[in-house]
Amino acid sequence: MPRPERLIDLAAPASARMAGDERKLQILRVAVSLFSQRGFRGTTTKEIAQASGVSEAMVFRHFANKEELYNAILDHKACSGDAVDPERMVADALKKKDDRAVFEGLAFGALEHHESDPEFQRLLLYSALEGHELTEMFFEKFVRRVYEFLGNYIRERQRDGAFVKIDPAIVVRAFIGMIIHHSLNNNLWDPKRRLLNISNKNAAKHFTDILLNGFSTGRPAKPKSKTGRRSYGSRNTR
Amino acid sequence: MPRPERLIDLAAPASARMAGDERKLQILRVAVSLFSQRGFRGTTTKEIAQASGVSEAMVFRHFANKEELYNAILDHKACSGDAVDPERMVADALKKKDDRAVFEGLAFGALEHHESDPEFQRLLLYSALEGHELTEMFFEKFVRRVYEFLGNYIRERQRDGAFVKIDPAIVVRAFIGMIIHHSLNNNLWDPKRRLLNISNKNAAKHFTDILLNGFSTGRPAKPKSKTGRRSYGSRNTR
DNA sequence: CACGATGGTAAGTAAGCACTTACTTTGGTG
DNA sequence: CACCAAAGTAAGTGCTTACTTACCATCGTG
Repeated sequence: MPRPERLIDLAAPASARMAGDERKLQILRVAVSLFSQRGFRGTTTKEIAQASGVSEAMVFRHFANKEELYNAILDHKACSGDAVDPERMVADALKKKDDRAVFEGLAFGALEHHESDPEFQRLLLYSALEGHELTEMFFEKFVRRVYEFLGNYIRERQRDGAFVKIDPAIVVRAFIGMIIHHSLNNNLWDPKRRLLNISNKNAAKHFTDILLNGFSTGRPAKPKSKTGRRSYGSRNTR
Repeated sequence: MPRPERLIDLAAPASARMAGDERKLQILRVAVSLFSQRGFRGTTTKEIAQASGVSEAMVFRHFANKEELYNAILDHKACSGDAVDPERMVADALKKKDDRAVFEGLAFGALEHHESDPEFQRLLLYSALEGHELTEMFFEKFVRRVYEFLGNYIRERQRDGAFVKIDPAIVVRAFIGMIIHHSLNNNLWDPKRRLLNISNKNAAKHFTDILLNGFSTGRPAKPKSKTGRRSYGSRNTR
């Protein structure tokens, strides 16, 4: 039963009386951290109280029960703090129909976001596994919107003859797959980056390259001379 | 004497005295199912006992404690049942250097496997989040090996001039990302397949297409061979 | 056919859980 | 500077949990 023992005390002064709203926010932040580390069921209200430097009763003064505390987190995370709008992020490139800039911009933005807020990814995963409603909310309010706006852009560029005819949803799935899976590796499976250590800039660039152009040269399978074996220059470039 | 009604009894006769090994295996299977649904902390030994049709004491006769039961699952899943060797799966295509067959075969195999055993994916995710050692074991015994053997193949084909020069690990990351993320969508985020409903065969084909050729028509600095585009525009598979 | 090994159980126990009650500080203001 | 609302707590409550104990039932064999 591996359980990291350190209880991070996010509060500033050890034992000071706080204004109600302040303390509420602090408890909330502590709870975000703990829930993302151990999940909803794996986190006790006692732990949250201790890490916040107050008694358990204070937690229940601010939040009617554990479930409501969880919901408050979801509201806080999904609505207020992280109003990331991917469409606006690449609005310029969309107008110019600069395909490379669209995809690379999206990828880079997403990767940077995941890196700066790994807690959210864990929270979301726990939610999905535990069957909490954050999953559905996030799906409807974010994922679906991305599929729609990116799908529309792809359809438009297909009409322009710039893209091959293929269900845009498949392309979106493939591209988002590269990005999410890369972030998941960095945050969850391989945080030490033993398999692949690459900057977000480079990752975004190469993923876009692959999406747009593939990585086959189109040449048939025949042996070739080993002339220019240049290094890739992309490994371990952090 | 009337027997109490049993809950989900996965084993054959409703209430029969079983041989020790049989019962042990049955409890293990029930536990796999429950742990994958609710995680380690979210599953109680009482639930496991009830779903197995025995009393809680029997669970603890076969497994010293809950943790050991969990470890037994990991051994069972990782060692015995899951002897999938991706390298052997596409051995033929590897020899022939049939790139399309290599990647499409791997993708299809993985997607089919994930579909047939969604429990394992959930178990693995829970393990990663809860910090259990299954994660490391799976990483070392499977993930790392895939990166190595696929990376080697890519390097070889780069020497042949068939592939663009790019760190093979990035290509592997991108391709596995498409596959895993697609499976994760089907099993976890969007089991009703509202965003994308596509057969594994088709998914494998299109992901391979994107990886090898990209989906942009305006390929810079690549006049391309014979018939221009390959079998892309076939169909929208929705 | 008895008898011991093994499959199985009912009824615990102590610790831990979410949540409550009844009470004590403390700081800003009328 | 007294006062009271709000910040804070100690010590519960009843329920659930992982795990145990002490006992019963049934089968295969000598």
